[in-house]
Amino acid sequence: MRRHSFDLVDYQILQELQVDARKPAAEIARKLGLNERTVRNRIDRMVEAGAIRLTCIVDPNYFGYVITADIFLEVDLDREQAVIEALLAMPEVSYLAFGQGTQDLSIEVRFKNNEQLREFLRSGLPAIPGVHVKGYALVPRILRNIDEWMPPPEDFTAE
Amino acid sequence: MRRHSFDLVDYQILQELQVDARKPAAEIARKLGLNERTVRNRIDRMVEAGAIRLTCIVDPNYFGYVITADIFLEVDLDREQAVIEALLAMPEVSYLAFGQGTQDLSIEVRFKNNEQLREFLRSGLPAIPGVHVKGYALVPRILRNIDEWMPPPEDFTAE
DNA sequence: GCTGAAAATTATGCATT
DNA sequence: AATGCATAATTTTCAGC
Repeated sequence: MRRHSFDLVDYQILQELQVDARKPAAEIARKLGLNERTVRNRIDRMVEAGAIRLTCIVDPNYFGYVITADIFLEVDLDREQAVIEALLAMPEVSYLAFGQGTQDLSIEVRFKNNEQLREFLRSGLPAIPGVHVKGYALVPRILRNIDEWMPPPEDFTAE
Repeated sequence: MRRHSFDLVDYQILQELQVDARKPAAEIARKLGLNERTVRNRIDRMVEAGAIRLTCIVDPNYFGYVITADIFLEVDLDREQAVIEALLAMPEVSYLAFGQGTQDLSIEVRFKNNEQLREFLRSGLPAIPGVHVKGYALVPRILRNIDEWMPPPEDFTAE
């Protein structure tokens, strides 16, 4: 998958972009002592390589989605694709991953109150053919998510 | 928490920013038939309100972190704060949340190979005083994460 | 892959509605 | 809140190294 290799200058640029994806390349260049064009070239290269994505993260809490839960599902194998599509179409689902077993799926869901979660567990999920709820757990608070993740600096060294 | 209320125009702007956080306001304005100034004002308002964050998502796979696992921990209560700080300082930890029990923490970790994961489970985690590994599960593939989440359009309606 | 300079585009500050 | 305008800053294009 990896084609380019990035160095510590790229790493510093990344850190700036993580704080503010719209920070002007000229400003980053000044701060890091680089040429403006160099900064823009490196940003473009990282984006085009697929190493990073400059995007907009919406805060669920701000919009009232204060309840988070992890739900563990078992899915009939012949319905797997349809189930995944159904789950991805649901705005409540903020995370979806395959689980360890061949029939397992894990999801994380967001709701405005416990009643909506209860309804989802009792009616929303069972309404999808082939889905079986194995269990769930409330998530009182999330302290880090993928949007705050970054590889260690050791991964940014020219070959 | 919610102070402002956003409308469907904001929602459309969000969708543009989710594709490319650096998309010029002028371009978004042209596409949506809005004034440039209006687009910038609305972006600024959403960011300042804390409803959205414009950031840089790093792809773990690109950097060789092809192994993902969920690990369930139990933490001695008097060590909780120190444990959280230790975990947040680890670049392997891409997700950290409180679990349902008063002593439970869930983490998601990324590694370049199974050996590193094994080493982390055997040595890395036990080296943190007060941490007990309750179990773990490999995550074969993640299909959606918080960076792709967005509230439904119903949440964008003027009061 | 880095940098320079002019042209085009975009962002900012201020004022008006 | 939205917008027009003048000014400032940034990005882009095209080029050479």
